[in-house]
Amino acid sequence: MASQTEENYLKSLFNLANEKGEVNISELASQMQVSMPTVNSMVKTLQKNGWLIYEKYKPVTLTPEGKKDAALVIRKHRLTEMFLVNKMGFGWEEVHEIAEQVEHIHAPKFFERMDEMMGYPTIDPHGSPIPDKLGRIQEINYLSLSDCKAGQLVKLAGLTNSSTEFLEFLNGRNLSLGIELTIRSKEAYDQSIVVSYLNHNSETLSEKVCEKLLVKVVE
Amino acid sequence: MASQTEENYLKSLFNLANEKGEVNISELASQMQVSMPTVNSMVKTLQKNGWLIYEKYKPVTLTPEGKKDAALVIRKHRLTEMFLVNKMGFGWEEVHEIAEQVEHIHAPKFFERMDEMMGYPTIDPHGSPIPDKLGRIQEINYLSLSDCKAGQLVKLAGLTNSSTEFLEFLNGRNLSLGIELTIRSKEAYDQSIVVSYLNHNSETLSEKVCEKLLVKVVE
DNA sequence: CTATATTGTTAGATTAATCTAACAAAATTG
DNA sequence: CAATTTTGTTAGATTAATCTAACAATATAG
Repeated sequence: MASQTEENYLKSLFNLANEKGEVNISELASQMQVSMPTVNSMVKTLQKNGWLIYEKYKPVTLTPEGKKDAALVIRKHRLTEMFLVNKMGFGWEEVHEIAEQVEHIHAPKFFERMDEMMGYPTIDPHGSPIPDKLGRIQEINYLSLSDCKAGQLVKLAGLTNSSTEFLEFLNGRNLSLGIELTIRSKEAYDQSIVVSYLNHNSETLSEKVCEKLLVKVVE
Repeated sequence: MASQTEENYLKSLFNLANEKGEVNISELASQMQVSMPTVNSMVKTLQKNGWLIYEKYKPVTLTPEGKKDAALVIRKHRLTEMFLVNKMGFGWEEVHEIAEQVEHIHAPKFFERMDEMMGYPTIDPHGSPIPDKLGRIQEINYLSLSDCKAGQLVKLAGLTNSSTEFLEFLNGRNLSLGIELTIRSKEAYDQSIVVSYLNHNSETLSEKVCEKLLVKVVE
């Protein structure tokens, strides 16, 4: 069974993997906020336990077992976030830190009961998919708001970043998942977009913000 | 802030303390399932951090700070157990292992929200008092069933042992907190007691069991 | 009150997870 | 393509939590 530390490395590896499934030692070190030698030695441990493939001076790759175990940690994290929001009344900006701790609990019944109480949700409060019990993760292909054009009607469906600061920024503008946005215009100069929704008639969103908003085109 | 290991030592110290508040190294070692040298070195660490008083070859004593922090860990444990039973539908025999992990989560809001959702309970599912936010613990003086006499009507209010096996034994006889027991007779030879309650007309409980059942005299 | 048993301590080793310093390989860039 | 920068590795140290072996103090029991 993975230690908390190992679970955290698995999660990062899963999230950092590129199309080929590869992760560089330096990326992993910066994500985990540890030095490269630390990653180097941990990577050897993870390999010994069958979670990844490592060759000197090459990027590492999770094994199928590694991917599965990583997805199961992510499952516990996202189920927890959803439980905190839906059953305990927390705001979506408050749940990450708590879930970061709860995800390491080893008690299948605990997470199964959460799942059951919520009616088996498939996405978390930030629109990210919740892996199933076998660690399979449903691929969702949302569009970034920054790739949309004036005139489109879109529905806010997910985020590429869920930092507290960004979530508080969204809260401040009454932006939450499910909201429909009408794209009024797009500024060619700085790629900012003017949208209207609810009682907000013309809210300007910077490119930096638009990139992080995932949407589904409604019409 | 206490590590998980330190939190576990504090809990054990709190629970093992005698009337004078003293705990022997050997008791602590057996409770924690570690060797005496391990306890010896941990005790020095705990002292350095202000949680206890230690002098060579003497039993150790928690400081007020140590008692408070221990009680706050116990608070998280018991709130969790109550939440699992009352809000998540777990049986009282299933919650200890889960709470043993959840108690180490550092997220005051999480436990405050549980507390609030349950309406600020003062006892856990096994009848043990839940320390308050300041670590103050309400003293309850129940009687052991083994000290009761034939003819008494008592209400089951707590347990001195909450092992899964004992709880399953009680479940098997429909014994749960709040139930009123009429003491039919007490066998002088082996101290076993015959009780009646619900649709159980004459259930015999051994001394070993009676000792672990805490009751309040009804009449 | 001495002998024995129990309890507690010290010394030194081990493992997991981390670090810095020094070095080596690979990638980039003029 | 050689020089430089970036990335990765090795060696060796550190800290927390644990262990065993050896020894010392205290308690117990004839």
